[in-house]
Amino acid sequence: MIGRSAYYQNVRSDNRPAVRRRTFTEEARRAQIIACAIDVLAELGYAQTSFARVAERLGISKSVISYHFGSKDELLEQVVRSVYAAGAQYIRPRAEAAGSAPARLAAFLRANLEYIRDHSQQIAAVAEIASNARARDGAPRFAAGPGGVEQTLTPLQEILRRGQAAGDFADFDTRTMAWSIRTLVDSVPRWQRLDPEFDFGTCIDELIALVSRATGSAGP
Amino acid sequence: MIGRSAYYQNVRSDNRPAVRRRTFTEEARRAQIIACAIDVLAELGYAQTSFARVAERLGISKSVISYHFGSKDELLEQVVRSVYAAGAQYIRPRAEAAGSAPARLAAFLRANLEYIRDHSQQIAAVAEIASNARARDGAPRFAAGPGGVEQTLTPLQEILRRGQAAGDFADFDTRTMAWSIRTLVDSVPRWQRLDPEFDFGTCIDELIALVSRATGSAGP
Amino acid sequence: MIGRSAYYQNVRSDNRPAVRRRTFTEEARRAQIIACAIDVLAELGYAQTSFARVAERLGISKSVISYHFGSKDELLEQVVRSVYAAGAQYIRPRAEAAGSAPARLAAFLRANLEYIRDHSQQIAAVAEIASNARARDGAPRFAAGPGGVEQTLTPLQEILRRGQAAGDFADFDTRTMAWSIRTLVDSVPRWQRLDPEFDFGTCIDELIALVSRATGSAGP
Amino acid sequence: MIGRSAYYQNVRSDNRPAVRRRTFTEEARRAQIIACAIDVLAELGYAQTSFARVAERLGISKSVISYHFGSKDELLEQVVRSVYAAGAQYIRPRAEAAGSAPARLAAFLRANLEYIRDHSQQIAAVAEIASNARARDGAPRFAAGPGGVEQTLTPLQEILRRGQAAGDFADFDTRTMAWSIRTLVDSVPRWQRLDPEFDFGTCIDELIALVSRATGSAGP
DNA sequence: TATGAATGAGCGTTCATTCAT
DNA sequence: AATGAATGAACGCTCATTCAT
Repeated sequence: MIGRSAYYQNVRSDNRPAVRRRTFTEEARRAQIIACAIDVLAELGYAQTSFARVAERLGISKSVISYHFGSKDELLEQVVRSVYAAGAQYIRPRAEAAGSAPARLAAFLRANLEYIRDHSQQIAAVAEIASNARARDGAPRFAAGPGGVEQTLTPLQEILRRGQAAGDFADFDTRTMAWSIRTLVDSVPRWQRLDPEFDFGTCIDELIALVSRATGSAGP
Repeated sequence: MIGRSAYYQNVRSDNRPAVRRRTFTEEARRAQIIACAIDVLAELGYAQTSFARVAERLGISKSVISYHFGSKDELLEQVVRSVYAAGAQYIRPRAEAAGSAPARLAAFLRANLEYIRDHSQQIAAVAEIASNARARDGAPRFAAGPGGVEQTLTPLQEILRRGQAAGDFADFDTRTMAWSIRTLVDSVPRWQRLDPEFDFGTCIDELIALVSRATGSAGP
Repeated sequence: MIGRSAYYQNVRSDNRPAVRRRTFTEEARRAQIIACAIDVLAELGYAQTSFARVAERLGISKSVISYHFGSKDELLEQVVRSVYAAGAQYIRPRAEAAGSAPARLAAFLRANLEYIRDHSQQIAAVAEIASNARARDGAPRFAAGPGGVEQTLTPLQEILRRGQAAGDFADFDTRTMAWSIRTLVDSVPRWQRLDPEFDFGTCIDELIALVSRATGSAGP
Repeated sequence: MIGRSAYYQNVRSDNRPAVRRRTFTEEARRAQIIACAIDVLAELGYAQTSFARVAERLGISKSVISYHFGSKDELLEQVVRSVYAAGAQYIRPRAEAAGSAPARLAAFLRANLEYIRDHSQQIAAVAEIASNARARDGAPRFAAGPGGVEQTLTPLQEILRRGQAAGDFADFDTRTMAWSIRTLVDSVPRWQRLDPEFDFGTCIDELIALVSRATGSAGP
């Protein structure tokens, strides 16, 4: 990749980072390809998702994808990044609007689940990547979001710690609780897909109540 | 000349099922291959698991696997079956030893998590298969164990209903709760793999306590 | 977020058929591969004809063939089509030049046999395909040209019926006669290959005379 | 093959040929395998006929076939031989019962077509072998019966020559005529398979009449 | 006489990637 | 900015054959 795209890169002689500046059309193509890759991932799964399949759906040639994304890994990474970014943009303000820790936790859950409900394709696609993408040696990649497990768990842990300090929560291990909450939320798309009886309204209300009880929000 | 099928003399005329008896050697080979496939699945993931890779590790030719299993799907199915069977054998008696619904739920959780702790490879392998194996049209296969979602959720739901009827549990939707418990348990291997701070002892105790609070169990 | 298929912009909204235009190079490669496949089919037979063998002769990698044809069936179909097309182009005008039914039948036979004489490889290749290509369930494919039995027999039958109506032919079953004539013509390449005494000049004259007598033609 | 079956062979120390003497059960097994191979060949075609498929239908193991027939080629050869032998046994006496050449030719045709009608499976199987079996270098094997093209054509040619000498036939090239008659007869099974309108009664009568006219039996 | 076990070559097909244009 | 053409490795799978039992 270095070789041929060196011409288009910002050379390191200035002090800005060597991130390529992208034209508008290029950005549009990338977004189009990412969106289509999400479709395919959600519909057919990781193993059946290939450049050929994505290109075919878009009516373009495979090499366009290679051109815009240096490799399959890079495309997958951009899929994950774009979904996470869009999700955070929706969820964060709604969660931060609430005051007390229990309220904020509930707001976070509700926003998160609403986002999942309205973007099940994207979520399913990321789940496919998270549970499948591996480095050549077999080590997982993107398995806990683009920032790794810390970035995923730490914000939740902080809410939980704050609630415990204020006496709003029971005395549990915050990391276990944080992981559990994340897991429950992330499992919803799969549940929706597998269970014909699934109902999103019930799911949201019940999960919020469940977490509320699990954190001991109402006091003992 | 004799009629068309007159020469076929080995067709079963008795009413016993035509199940092939398996030799000792065959059974041993199959077990060996299944075990090795579990290794590869756990270590390298679904996409990198191939007949060639498994055969190479075993020092045999890959057609040996075809010979014993016939198709990749059949091998994967046997992996799932064998792990589920061994798991059920460990978990069921321990869960059924307990009396009240909350006690039985806790016992079920503990046994399940202990089994996972002691067989993380097998569990990881099944998780790889469950979240990846698809039919040609993209529909999931093995996604919730060999018997589908119901077989996984129904037994849990029954414990929960019994507990609610006895006044031992709060009033929640049993299906959501059953799915949540299953999800939490099944997520543990991934957690263990991703989180360097993970500790199994803490995890077991905390998850049992978490579920106890979430179900609104009356007793300790 | 934009709806599901909004990103697909290359879908045809006009009403022209979505037939891919083929490059000059692609057309050349396809022709080259078809020609080579004909060689291999004629020389080694259907069972020994594989992508690998064809590619090896051409000094290319076998995935080139997959690239241009997509599947083995498609390659074989193109072989059949190309041979039939070239044959019809030679035979039809020569047959239609003649007037009376007996004359037209003789002209058809002569043109057909001349074409076979000058393109024995192609004919042999098509014969290999016709007598071997099967669907997965064993049902024949391409067994009587791309259009099935009717397309092969009907034109002949019409000549025969016309001749009978004009009193130029004896009173025979036109379908049996049409099939017989086709069979005789199609058998010539095999005869040529198997019989060291075979002589094409004799064969053409004798077959025409034979058919003339068999149809009870009045004229010479 | 020499190595391991030497024990069972008649050793060359006596003056009889070194043909193995076969036990009754062995002969039965061979017949059974040949019959089943005929079924498979007729139904699925040459390319889909394998030891595995035949063995599966018989409910025996593949190696039984290898044991009784040293190789696939030998099995195919035995299929051809057995069908030809049975056919000759039916046809020859019926043909030789007739006196004059035209009568004998008609009797031969009728007997041949009747045999085909009543044993279409066997005939189809032989046709599959004849048009497909090749030596490793691509040269056809069994393409004109077990005895080659001479053994197939010569007897017919003799009838034709005798008839010409007696003034019963027109003046045609006997080899072309012999080949044509053989071809017409051999094509009947394929015709039957491909043409839904096919009727065996019509076919027999029409072919006999056709050949009668073609040979000029009735005089000019 | 028959079998189970294994082999290695070969099959058509799919894949991400490269590269000249 | 995009494409068509090609590549070579890998895939699951089938095959006739071998061999010890």
